[in-house]
Amino acid sequence: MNIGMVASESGLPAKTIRYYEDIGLITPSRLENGYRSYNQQDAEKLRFLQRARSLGFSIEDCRKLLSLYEDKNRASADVKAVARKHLGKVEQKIRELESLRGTLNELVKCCHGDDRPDCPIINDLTGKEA
Amino acid sequence: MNIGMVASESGLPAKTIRYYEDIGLITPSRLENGYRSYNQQDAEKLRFLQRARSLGFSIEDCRKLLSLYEDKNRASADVKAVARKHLGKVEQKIRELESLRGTLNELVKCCHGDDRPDCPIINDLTGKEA
DNA sequence: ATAGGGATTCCAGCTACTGGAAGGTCAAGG
DNA sequence: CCTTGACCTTCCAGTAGCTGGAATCCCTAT
Repeated sequence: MNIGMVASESGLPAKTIRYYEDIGLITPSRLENGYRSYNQQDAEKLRFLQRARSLGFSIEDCRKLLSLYEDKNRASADVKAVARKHLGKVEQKIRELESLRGTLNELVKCCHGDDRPDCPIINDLTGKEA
Repeated sequence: MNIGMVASESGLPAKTIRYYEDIGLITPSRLENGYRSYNQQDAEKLRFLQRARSLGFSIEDCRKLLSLYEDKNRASADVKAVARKHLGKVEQKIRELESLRGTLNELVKCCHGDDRPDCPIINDLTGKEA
């Protein structure tokens, strides 16, 4: 299977697949003409990666998950730990963004948004309270 | 005022301040010895930048906001537009992360997390439903 | 022979910094 | 006068995870 094929099957751009090879996530064999050749396992790994990435796992998490995926003696606890840690980060990020949203909402609400220069948003950024 | 001074006043690392100069956000004057010299206006701008960045505005947004800040004939509508657009992005991001959180929560809940290899998280990533 | 669609490599760029190296400047102390 | 230490300078490289583009090669069909 050529890279174009496995790209459309996995939903990952060919560029990204080559990049994943660069950083050692997958190592397809090569044909005599130098083309990458992907077997069924490679294709599975790529789908795995695209799914994991779409869940927001970092590349390093993906590396870890991939090695657990391949380890038939893995402990599910190890997988869970990676997922839980990631979940924690996502929750943290949500909290940060919610706080931002609150502040921004306030600011947007306060600004009359007309053609006059007076603006509570600018005032806030300048450090002038209210 | 030297860079170290204005750094501690603004809460921005000196490195970041130099970077802001590189990309044309602020242009302090120079002393004879080559040191950057910040006046009161520069210091205000830097505080402005640190506040805007802490609200998650992009550098390009900051550039725009800074020019509005300096434009005493600005229309507050323009400021509001920048803020509202940013708010929209924040809200979008929150929605994405909340969706992620939902999925991850499910997965983490389903995994018993013991020393056995069977793992619904791995199964999900592999594309095997349930 | 040629045209196209795919494949290859390599280099650069994106965001917003951050770290580090090599060196210049300044004030204080011995 | 010299040294020490804190501060400043520039420049280069690296972070995450790709993405775009250029130059070139390969394969198939006409």
